[in-house]
This record gives sequence, C-alpha cells and structure tokens, in this order.
Amino acid sequence: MLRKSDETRAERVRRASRARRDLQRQELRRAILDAAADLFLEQGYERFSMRQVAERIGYSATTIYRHFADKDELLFAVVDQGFERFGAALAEAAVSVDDPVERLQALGRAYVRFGRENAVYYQMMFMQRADYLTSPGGESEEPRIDSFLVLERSVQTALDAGLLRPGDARAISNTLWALVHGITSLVITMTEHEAFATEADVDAALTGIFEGLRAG
Amino acid sequence: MLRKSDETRAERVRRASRARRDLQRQELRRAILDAAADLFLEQGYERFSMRQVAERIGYSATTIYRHFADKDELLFAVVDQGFERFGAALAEAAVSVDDPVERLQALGRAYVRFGRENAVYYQMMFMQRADYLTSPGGESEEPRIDSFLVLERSVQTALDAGLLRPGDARAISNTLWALVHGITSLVITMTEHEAFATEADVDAALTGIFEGLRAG
Amino acid sequence: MLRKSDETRAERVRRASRARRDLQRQELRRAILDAAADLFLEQGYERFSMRQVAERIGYSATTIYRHFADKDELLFAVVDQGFERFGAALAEAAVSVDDPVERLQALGRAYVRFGRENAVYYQMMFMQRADYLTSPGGESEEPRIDSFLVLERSVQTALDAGLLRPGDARAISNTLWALVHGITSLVITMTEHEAFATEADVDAALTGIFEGLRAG
Amino acid sequence: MLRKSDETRAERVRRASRARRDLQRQELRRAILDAAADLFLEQGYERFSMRQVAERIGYSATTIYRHFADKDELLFAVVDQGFERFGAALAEAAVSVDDPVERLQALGRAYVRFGRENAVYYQMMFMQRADYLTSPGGESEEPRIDSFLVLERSVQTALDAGLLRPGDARAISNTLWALVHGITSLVITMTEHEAFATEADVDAALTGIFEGLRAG
DNA sequence: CATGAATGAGCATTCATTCAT
DNA sequence: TATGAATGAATGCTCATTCAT
Repeated sequence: MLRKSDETRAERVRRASRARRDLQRQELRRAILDAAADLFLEQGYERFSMRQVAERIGYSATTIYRHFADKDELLFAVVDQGFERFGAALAEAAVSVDDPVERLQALGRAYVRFGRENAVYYQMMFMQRADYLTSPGGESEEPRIDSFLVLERSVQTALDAGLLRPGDARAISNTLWALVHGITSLVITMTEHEAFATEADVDAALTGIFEGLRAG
Repeated sequence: MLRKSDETRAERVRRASRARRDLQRQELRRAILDAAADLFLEQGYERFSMRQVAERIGYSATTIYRHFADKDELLFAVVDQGFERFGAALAEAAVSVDDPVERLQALGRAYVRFGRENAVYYQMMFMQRADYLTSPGGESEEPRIDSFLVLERSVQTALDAGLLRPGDARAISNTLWALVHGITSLVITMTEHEAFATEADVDAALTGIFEGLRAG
Repeated sequence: MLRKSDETRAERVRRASRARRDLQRQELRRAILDAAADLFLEQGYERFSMRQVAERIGYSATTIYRHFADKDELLFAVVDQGFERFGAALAEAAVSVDDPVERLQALGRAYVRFGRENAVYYQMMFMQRADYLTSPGGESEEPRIDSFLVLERSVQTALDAGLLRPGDARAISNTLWALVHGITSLVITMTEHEAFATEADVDAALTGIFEGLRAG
Repeated sequence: MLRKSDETRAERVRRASRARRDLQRQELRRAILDAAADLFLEQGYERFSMRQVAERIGYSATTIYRHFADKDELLFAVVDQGFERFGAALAEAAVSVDDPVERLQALGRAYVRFGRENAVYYQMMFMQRADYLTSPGGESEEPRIDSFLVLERSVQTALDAGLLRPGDARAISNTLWALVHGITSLVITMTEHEAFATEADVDAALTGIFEGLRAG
C-alpha cells in the first residue's frame, strides 16, 4: 500500500511536469509563430530568415527546428493560422445578415476588413507566390480556399431569389472576388494612397458595383 | 558667340570628349538597366543580384556601382522603366477607341494584359511594398501613377457624355482600378487557379461590370 | 557463507535489482551498438550521427551518452565488433582446410570477402587513420590485430612442411597481408575499376602469387 | 610623339601591374592548394572544410571561391597535383633501369616511396572514394591513372623477353598493383606497425614476389 | 572609367553535447 | 535511468559592398 501510494505520487509528479512542459512547448510554438508573422510582415518573404525569427524570440536558431521541421513548415503554419482566422471572419459575416445581396456586401466588407487588420496573413495567403495556397502534401486540390464557397453560395442564393441580374454564379463570384481582392491589396500595399483610405470608400465601391449587379 | 569664341581649342576638345564619354556612359547605363530588367523578369526578385547583372553585360560588378549607388537605386530605375512602359501601354489603348465606355474597357484589357505579360514589373510596381511607388527622395507624393489620369479622364468623358450612371469620376476610377488590379494580381499570383485563366474571362468580368455602370 | 548470511534482505533485493538493471543496461548497450553498426554500414562515416542512432533505437539522443561517453567511444566500440567478426571469419576459414598452402589461400579469400561484404568496417579498421587500431588508452600496443597470428602460424606450418620456398614466416606473412589488403582496399575504393571485379580475379591473383611461393 | 611615348608608358605600367597581380594570384592559389592538402592530411575528407582552409591561409572564406568554384573543384585540383607528381615519379623510375624485371622492381619501389613521401596525395588519389579518379566532366574514362600503362607495358616487355613465367600482362600488372598499393597504404595507415617500416622491408617483399614470378 | 581582390554578413541546416528534471 | 529542451559551433555557399590600383 505504501508502495502503491508512492508510485501514484511519482506518477502524479511526472504527469504534472509533463503538463507543464507541454504548456511551455505550446507557448514557445506560439511565440515562434507570432514572431515569424511579424517578421514576414516587416521584411517580406525573401528577407525572412529562421535566424531572425530566433533572435526575435531570444532563442537559438536551433531551437526553432525543434518545433518546425524547416522554413517551409514554419511559414506554412503561419499561413494556416491566417486561413483559419479568415474563414472564421467570413463565416461570421455571412450569418449576420439575411438579405442575400446585403449578405454579399457584408461579406465584401468583412473580406477587406480582414485584410486591413491582418495584412501579414493576407499577403502570405493571397499576395505571395501561391505555393502556400495548396497543402504541401498535395493531396487535396485547394482545401484552403473553400472559405470561398460561402461566397459562391451566397451569389447563387441571390440569383435564385431573382435579386441579381441573371448570370453564372461562378463568374459573378470571381468578379466580386477580384474586386474585393483588388481593394484589399491596394489598401495593404499603398498605405499612402488616398483610394479606399476609409471603410466608407470601400462601402462606396461595393455599393456602386452592387447597384449595377442588382436586378431590374 | 562670345562664349564660343572664348572657348579655347583645348576646351572644345575636352567638351567633345566629355560628350563622347557622356554618351558611352548613357549607353552603359542603359545596358545595365536592360540587363537588370531582363534578369529581373526572368528570375524574380530573389534571384536578382548585382553580380549577375554585371556578368550579363560583361562588366565587373564594381562597374555597376559607378552608375548606380546601390542595389536599391538600380531596382528603382528598373521600376521606373516599368512605369514608363505601363503608361505607354495604357495611352496606346486609350487612343485606339473612340467610344468612351469602350475606351474604358480597352483600358482595362490593356491593364490586365500588361500585368500578365510583365508579371515581375507589375509585382514590383503594385504588389510589393509601396517603396518603389514613391520616389526615394520623397519629394513628390506619387509622381509615378499619373498614368492613371488617363483613366480618370476617360471616366469623366463618359460621365459627361451621359453614358455612365452619374457618380464621382474619381470614385468610379478607383473602383475600376481595384477591379483590374484585383484581376491582374490574381492572375499573377494564382497561376493555377481557374479564375481569369483566359483573356475571355477577363473580358467577361469587365463587361459584366460595365453593364452595371452603364446609364439607363 | 558468512558473507552471504550477513547479507540482509534489503541488500539482497538491491543486488537483484542491480543485476536486472545491469542486464537491461547490457541489452540497451547492445541495441545501440547494433544500430550504430547498421547505420555505419549503410551510411558511412560522414552520415553517421548520434541523433540518427538514437532515433533508430527509439531512444533519446541523450540516452546514448549514458552508455557511451561520446561519439568516439561509440565508434570505437563499433570497430571492436568489426574486429571480432573479422577474427571469426578468418578462424572459420582456417579450420576448414587441411593442406597448409590451401589454407593460406582460403585465408586470403576469406579476408577479401570480409572486406567486400563489410566495406565500412574494413575501412574503419584498416583504411582510416589508425586511431581505431590501438586502444584509446594506448596501454597495449596492438591488441586488435592478433587475428593475424593465425596467418603467421599458417605460414610457419607450411614452411615447416617444406611446402613453401624457405623464408622468414613473419616476412612472408607481411607480404601476403599487403597483397590481400591491397586487393581488398582496391575493391572497396575503386568500385568502378575492372581489376578484381569478380571473386575469380581475386583467386587468380592469389594463385599466381602462391605458385611463386611454392617450394620447387 | 610625346603622346605616343606617354601611352606606351601607361601601357607599360598597366602591363607591369597586371603581371604583379597575376603573380600574386598564382601565389595565393598555390597557398590555398598547399593549405588544402595539409588540412586534408590532418583531418581527412569529412573534416575538411573550406573555412578552415581559409583560416589557415589567413584569408576570408569568400576569397577561396575566387580561385576555386567550390569544394570539389579545390579538392580535385589538389588531387590533380598529386597525379602529376605521381606520374613523374614513376616515369623517372622507369627510364632509370634497363633490365625489364629490375625495372618493375624499381617501379614498385618508386610507387611505395611516393606514397610514403606524399601520404596526403596518395590517400586522396587511391584511398578515398574514387570520385577523384575520374575527371568531373566525365569525358574521358579514367585519364588519371594512365600512369599505370607504364607498369603494364613493362610487364609485357618482361614477358616478351621470357623473363617472367608466362601469363596475362594485365592480370600480372593488377597483382603487382595490389601488392604495392597494399604495402603503401599499410605504411601510410599503420605508422606504428612494424611491417614495412623500412625501405628494406619493402624491397624484401618485392624481391620475394619477383622470385616467384621469374621464369624457371 | 573600370577592375580584381577582398571582406563580413548572411543563409538553412545539422551536429555533438549539456543540463535540469 | 531516461528525457526534452536548448545551445554553440560548424558547414558550403552567395551577396552587396569597399578599396587600391
């Protein structure tokens, strides 16, 4: 009995210590991810280096390799985070509005807002080489943009309801995507430029377009 | 006259020699610039290096520094060339069509085509950090995008002719810019993506938008 | 007896546990050694790393250091194993033949075959810097090549039987050693070279030499 | 006239300066080669590093790359030097003796002596991976061992003169090569070992073999 | 004007090893 | 006993840039 309670105690200690370690591990992983995202934002892809990430978090370069196999895996993880947040932002916007056309506008606004507020992620996700768009394993075609289905579906709904001038849902979606992507990337790149400086400008552009798209 | 007669023979000789030198200098500068642009278009930013430019023109790397203070200055000059060609492409498209609305569409097509055919230029000009958009001295705000005036002017013309639904020329221009920029950068970045794979897709998107913009 | 009865129960338990531990310890040590040898044979010296050994046996890298002070010590132990196997191979060949001269030839063939089939061992044992040939402490001069005594003894037997042209057993042994070592290392190093590509070539060389060594 | 003599003077200066530079260049190249050979001798292939070579000659690592494109090219050049000296040594030995069999012995002695006195080169040439034996371009099969033709030719001469027991010249050559290579590499590797410690030992082994090879 | 020589900093990655637990 | 975390040093190589000539 004594023995058994001893073992239990040892086990408990071990478990606790492992839990603590796991926590620290998660924390460090997150620190690396954050530092990587920042660095990427500041320097761009070609200036981005593992060493700088390491320095930024105050660890040796080697340590990073404990958490990410290589540069690609790290960047991929950063992008992954971006896609998650992106998907969530769009989904949230989609459910908040009932009227199909207004939902489309809400989606557009949410899209641009996400880009504005997460310039790093947006750049990596949509403005860099598309390498990061598809998973490295190459199994699924492009699992990461399925966030867009919500757009296409909303367009289809609006078409079905006769609220838009008739047309192909996919084509209209693409046009809308190009528009919001254009606005977003201009906002990100040309921080000095007056176009789309305010959310109102974005709204104006979206509204202008939708006026045209609207049925009769 | 006085001046000229004042000029000694030696002076004249020196001036001629300087002129000749200036010419050679200009030629070499242009050679560097061309090589740099080629290299840049072929290899992209990451692979671009002073050494390779030098090797390509058959001069030593040091020589380049005689003409451009550093890598940034050279790149800036390259981008300058890009803006020139861009402006020329748009201007050419503008004069080729009389009908104001059709001219706008022509401009849009020319815009996207330029981006597709000069992807690296386009990336530097509009998709990279905006560093290259404004002159390094920071004197003039944005001397390089005045190519856009042609767009705004065309919109105004169309408005004046009552061919577009009424609105602010500047705002409409910006929306159109966002759209074509969105298409162009998607085409460049997402080479694998089906959207806007063909020129026809681009046309469809532009037409769709203009349908909506058109007056009554 | 006194001793044993003196032993308290606690002591006996401790001893048993130590014995068990020692066994596990031995087992792990052997596992490491085997993995190291495999890795070594597969990948060669350059690719050999403590980490990979650890990974291969499913233990942490640190654990290896519990059993071997450092990389050198581990390698030394690996080489030791090589010498053991080498000695066994030669001994086996020696007992399989009765005629003294034929036994010498058998030894030669076995020697070359061992080298061919255990190239990496052979390289470490005889072709690398001689560091591994003498024990690290440097106590005994050359404790590891006593496998060769079998060769010298065989030569002596043949000489005594009047089967070889008279001469110094040690000298003849050395000459034979040089020959088989030469063949072996050429085979290992010059994999592309036609010389000694087949076992028949080796036989031919050995036979040729022995023809000359044979008495009258 | 003045002008012309001026030009000539300038030219002379330039030529002299270039000559000086070329000289320095050659000197540095040689220094690198020597340092590389030394380092290789001391550390072996896998410890050999460009950086250490650089440090050894007191230059930055980058400088080495001005003279050798990469590690392989440097090592290859070192080996090249070795083959040159090796070929010269053998050729010299070959011409010094008339009697065919004695010439073979002379060749053997020269071979071993070369190895003893140029252990570095010999190791790289014959004891390391055979990569360096064939030129990197892979044009000619194995242009670097044609030094051996002299051996085969000498054997053939001796056979033709009826001085050796009949046999295939190529096979006999290979056997002899194996023998001298065996001696040489043992000498190099086992510096502590008593076998072949002196030139006399080498002679004894060679003589012993040739006794056997000699015709009736 | 143009050059060759040279450098220091930087890169991604791997390794042997140490240390607290 | 065994582990995970962490490190410093090392590797080959490329680049932008400077300097004496």
